[in-house]
Amino acid sequence: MPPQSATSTISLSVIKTACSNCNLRELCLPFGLSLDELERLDDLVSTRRRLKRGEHLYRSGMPFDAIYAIRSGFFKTDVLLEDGREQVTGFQMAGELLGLDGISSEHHTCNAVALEDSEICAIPFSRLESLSREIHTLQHHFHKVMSREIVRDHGVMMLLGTMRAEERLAAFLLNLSQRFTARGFSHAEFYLRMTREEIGSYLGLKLETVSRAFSKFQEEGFIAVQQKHIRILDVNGLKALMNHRA
Amino acid sequence: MPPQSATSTISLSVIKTACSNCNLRELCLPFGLSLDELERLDDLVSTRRRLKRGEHLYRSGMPFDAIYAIRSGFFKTDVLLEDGREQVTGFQMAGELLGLDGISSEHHTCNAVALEDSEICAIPFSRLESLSREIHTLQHHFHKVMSREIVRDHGVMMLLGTMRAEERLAAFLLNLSQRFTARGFSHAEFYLRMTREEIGSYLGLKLETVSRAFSKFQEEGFIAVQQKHIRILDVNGLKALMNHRA
DNA sequence: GTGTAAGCTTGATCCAGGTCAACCGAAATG
DNA sequence: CATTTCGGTTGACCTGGATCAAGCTTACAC
Repeated sequence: MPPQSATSTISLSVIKTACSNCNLRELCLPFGLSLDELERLDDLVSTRRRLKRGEHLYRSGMPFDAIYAIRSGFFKTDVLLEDGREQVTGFQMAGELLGLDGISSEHHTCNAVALEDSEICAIPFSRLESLSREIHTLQHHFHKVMSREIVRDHGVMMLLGTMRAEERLAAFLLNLSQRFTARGFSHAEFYLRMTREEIGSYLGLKLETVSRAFSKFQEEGFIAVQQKHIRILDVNGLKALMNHRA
Repeated sequence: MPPQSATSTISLSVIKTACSNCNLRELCLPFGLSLDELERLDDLVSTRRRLKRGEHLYRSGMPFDAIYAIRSGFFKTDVLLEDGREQVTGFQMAGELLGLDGISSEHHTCNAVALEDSEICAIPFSRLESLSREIHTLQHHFHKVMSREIVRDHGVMMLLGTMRAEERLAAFLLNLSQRFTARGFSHAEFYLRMTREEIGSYLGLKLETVSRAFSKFQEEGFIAVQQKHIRILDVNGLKALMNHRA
């Protein structure tokens, strides 16, 4: 449901350090830049960093000074209530950005955790702001990225506010599939990086409900599930689930 | 729960047309600007517009070219699913911005409807972008506003994903109260501009459940309700509702 | 390898909130 | 002023998903 990016294929060949050579650049920030502008962009990224599965990229409350572009890997962001309740606010994959929520208060307002070994680029926010004062295209693209995040969140609100359990899971699978496709991976077959509990938290359901819905979808022939391995057999079946009433 | 602004009091005296004289300016966009910068800001606003209760400011799908600052009045934004289901994504009051979601696709992605007679300023987005390339403070403030919207949405996701009916309504009332306070109105007494059904849609509940929760709060002495008129009698009572488990 | 823990599935039961329905009050309309 | 309509309240009942519980599978530690 909430689209996060929609660009074509990526060959995962050579990886150099420069932004101007980053094959994820279409997905992260700039495109349509001149050669000169592309070169100046390389100043933008200060650090690359690898994270092991389970490691935090940042934690709620930490001072904010950079946003992060995911080069490879998979993340979740979550918010914790004082009483221990957790809400997963999103799952992010290669080519997507993390940390936009921190701009408002200059502190991060959620936790970002790697769900598999990952690699990120840190983009110091003040540098991004000054560069985007000079490069119109960059500025505009950044605003679009922030706005897209707002639209995505509205999609999640719709999902949590009006959909029933199976619709939510169908929407979730279709969204993942669509994002994998945009990155040149199979749209029909993928490994989930998150647990049933994390999916449940994101969708406002308990893990048992998620598990039951997976089984139901399998019985109906929409998907084949084996633990974290998912194969989508009938996209239209899943889509149909979402459309006619509840 | 999701804070939308936190600034001090406002005297609702003289209203002139210029942005530089707008007494809502702290809440909308710029502050900390030089006199010179303030004057240039007046170029930003192209149109003022009055809307009657029930009128749409914009509709989903319409081309986006401006964001809107609310001078007075009260709005809701909502998204409609093909099958007729509605999700209210937010309520906005004087001093808040509307339309940020439209930047991403250059089309509005939700409807904005006045819930009472209202007045807005249209801020052409391209002009905002070019001015914020020149005025650092404006740029930074705008980014904070967008980011705050994302944080607010995460708060709503938390609410929809993890809270039970009464917690949701308590959070909603406390949030409204806090925002009225920030605008110099009474924090303890106000009129709701929206129906029970709209509150329910926002909170992921049915109108009957909202109504019952209001009655329950009244029985317990936390509030006094009479239709749309609300008096908060025990803020701590409401806060307590939210904290200990569900 | 073997043991253990973490994650997943499935069944049985329960309850918060949805659904359906009746009624009431306020405010808009003629 | 009478009438209709819209929004709100309250009750009775029902159900989707939560909760509790048991067993299974996979992956990791030793």
